Amino acid sequence: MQPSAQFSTRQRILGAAEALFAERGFAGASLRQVTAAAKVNLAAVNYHFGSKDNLIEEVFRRRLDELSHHRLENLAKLEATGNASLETVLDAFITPALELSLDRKGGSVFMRVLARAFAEHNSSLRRFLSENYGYVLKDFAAAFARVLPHLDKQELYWRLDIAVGALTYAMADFGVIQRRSGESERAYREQMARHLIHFTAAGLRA
Amino acid sequence: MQPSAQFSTRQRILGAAEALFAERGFAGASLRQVTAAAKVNLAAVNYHFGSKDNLIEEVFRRRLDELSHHRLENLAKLEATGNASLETVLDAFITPALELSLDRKGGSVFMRVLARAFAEHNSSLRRFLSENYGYVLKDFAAAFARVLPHLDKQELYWRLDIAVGALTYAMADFGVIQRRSGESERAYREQMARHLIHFTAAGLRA
DNA sequence: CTAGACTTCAAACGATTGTTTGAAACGCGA
DNA sequence: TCGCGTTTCAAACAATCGTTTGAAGTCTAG
Repeated sequence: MQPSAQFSTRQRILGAAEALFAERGFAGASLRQVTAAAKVNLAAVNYHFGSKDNLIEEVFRRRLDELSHHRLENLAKLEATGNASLETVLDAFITPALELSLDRKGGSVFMRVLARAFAEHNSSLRRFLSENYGYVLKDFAAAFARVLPHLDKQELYWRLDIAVGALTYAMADFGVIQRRSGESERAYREQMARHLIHFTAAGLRA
Repeated sequence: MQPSAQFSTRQRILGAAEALFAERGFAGASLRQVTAAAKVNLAAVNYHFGSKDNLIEEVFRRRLDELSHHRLENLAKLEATGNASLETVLDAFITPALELSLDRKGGSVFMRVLARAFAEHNSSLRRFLSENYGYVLKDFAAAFARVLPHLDKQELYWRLDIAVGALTYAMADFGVIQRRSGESERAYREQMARHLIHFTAAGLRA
C-alpha cells in the first residue's frame, strides 16, 4: 500500500469511472472503457476494488462523504447561531453541492452520476446510499419541519419529495438552459443555485 | 402485415421493453431479456424494429404521440375559452401524464423511461426527442410566458427548467414517498398531481 | 544486496451482447 | 388446395462483457 502509487491508480480509475458513468450510465460504461480512459491495466479495477459494483460504490463514497459532512456542518452552524430559516436551510443543502461542482474538474459530472442513481431501481445501490447517507436527508427533513411548522408531516414529505427532485435534476444539468458565451462556469452555477433556492422555498412555503 | 399478428408481437415487445428499460435502463436491459419477457423469439426485435436503437425510439413514440396530442389539445382548449391561468396551464401539462400513468398497465412505468431519457446524454436519443416532440415544450413555454408576464425571458426559462425537473422526477416516482396501504393507485397519483401543481405554481410565480 | 510484499501486466476464461441467417411455419387470396 | 408474402424459429456470428490467472515488474525494510 504505497500511498503515492495507490493514490494514482485508484484515483485515476475513480475519476474515469465517474466521467463515464455520468455519460453512459453504470451498465453502459464498461470496465475496458474506464481503464482505457484512466490509462491503467484492465485488471487494476478488480485488484483495487474487487468488482465493478464495488467500484460504483466507491465512486459515490469518495464524493458523498465530503458532501454530507459539509451539508450537516452548515446545518449545525445554523442551528447553533439561531439563523435557521427556510432559505438558509436550503442554502445549507445546496451550497456544498454547488462548491463540489465547482471545486474539482470531476465535481460537476458527479452530480450527474448522483442523479442517475435515483433513476436506477438497482436495490443494492439504493440500499448502499440509504444506509450510508440516509441520515443526512433525515436531519434535513427535521430541520425543514422546524422552519415550516404550519405543514403537517404528510404534507411536508410530499413537498420535500418534489423539492429533492427539482434539486437533483437541476444540479445534474439535465435541463435545456445553456451557459451563455460570456458567462463563467462559476457565475452560471451560482445563478442556478440562487434560482433553485428561490423556486424551492416558494414551493415549500406555499 | 396482418393487423392481429403484427399487433400482438410488436405490442408485446414494446410492452416488455418499456418495463425492462424502466427497471434496468436502456443499456442494462438486453434484447434476450426483452424477448423472453414478451414471450417472442429473439430475432423478432430485429425483424420488427430493425435494431435496439429503433426499438427504443418506438417505445417513446408509442406513448409520446398520444401524450403530446392530449397536452396540446388541453392547452388549445384553455386558450380558446380564455381560461388560461398558471394553474390551468400546469394542469393541461400534467393531467395527460397522470391519465397515461393510470390508463394502461404500462403507463406508469413509461414515465420512468421518460425520466431515464433525460439522464442519458445519448445525443441521438436527445435529438430524436427534441426533433419530434420539442414543439410541445415550446408551445407550453409560450403559454407560460403569457400567464407570467412579469417575468423576463431569461428568468422564465430558468424557472421552467427547474419546474420540468420537478415534474419529471415526481411523475417517475423516484422519490421516497410510498403509497399508503389503504390508498388506491389512482388516489395516490391524483394527490401527487395536486401537490405538483401547487408546488410548481408557487415556484414559478414567486 | 536480498527477501518479500505490493502492484502491474498480457492473456485468457466463460458468459452475454446485438445482429444475421436460412429454413420452417403460418395466413390468406386465387 | 395451391402458391406466395409474412412471420417465427433455432442456431450461429463476431464482438464485448466482468472476472481470473500467473508471471513480471516495482518498491521498501532489513
